[in-house]
Amino acid sequence: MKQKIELSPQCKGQIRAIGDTMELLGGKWKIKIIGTLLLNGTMRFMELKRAVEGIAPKKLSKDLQELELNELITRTVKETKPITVEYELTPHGRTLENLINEAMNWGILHRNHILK
Amino acid sequence: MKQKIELSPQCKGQIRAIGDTMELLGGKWKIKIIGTLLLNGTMRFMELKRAVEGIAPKKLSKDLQELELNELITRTVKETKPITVEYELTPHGRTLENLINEAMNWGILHRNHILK
DNA sequence: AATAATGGTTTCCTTTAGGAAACTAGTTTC
DNA sequence: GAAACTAGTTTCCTAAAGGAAACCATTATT
Repeated sequence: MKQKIELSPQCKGQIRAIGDTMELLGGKWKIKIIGTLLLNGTMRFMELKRAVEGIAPKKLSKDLQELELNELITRTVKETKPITVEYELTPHGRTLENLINEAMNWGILHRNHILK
Repeated sequence: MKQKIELSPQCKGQIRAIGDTMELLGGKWKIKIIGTLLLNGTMRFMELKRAVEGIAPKKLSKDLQELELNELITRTVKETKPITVEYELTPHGRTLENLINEAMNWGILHRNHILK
């Protein structure tokens, strides 16, 4: 008879950690927004909208709110002539740098792979 | 007047690479499936179903098909007593190791962060 | 003969994600 | 006074993701 293969608790914890990460960064846009902020530093709403190609203002607004709730970015209203709003990664948000770089590198690697 | 901030083409390419990666690994389960295969090596369908907690057989089947189409895993039918099917990462699939490890590490880091 | 394990598929349903377009409101430039 | 830029919100809609439960065919065990 086949022995039951049960994953170790440690292993299950690791898989759960992957799930936690994907819950925060899943979806089409969030990780792109963070990547853009990593590459450009502080950005305003319209700058982000232009930089993250194809995103609708509603989606950008919603994702920014969720990222702020998760303490990955900050939102700062500047009392300038026309009011402006600045978005910036928090120190915690900046800890995503390695992950984002890996996602970039693998995307390029995969592109080369499918081009044979 | 504010100067127009236009991202460099190189920068846009990097953001697009992130999008490519997320297109393949997006969703709730794919990256967990790959992480499980990384930690355990070759696995059969029911083993995966037990290891990836909560996944429905339909979803597992569908995601495995998509991962196979993208050349990240192989599916091998073994002509054993009751027929068994083995899933395994391809060499290309194994190049996701760094990314998966980063996703694990960050998930743990984030858990510690929100627990203060 | 019944039960359980293999690897799935089928059906039905709900939820979520996401997109297009229009709109708001304040400020500033033409 | 009209147009444009700021940062969004609102409404309406479609498509995709995902879950629950039942089912199927084969083989092996009790």
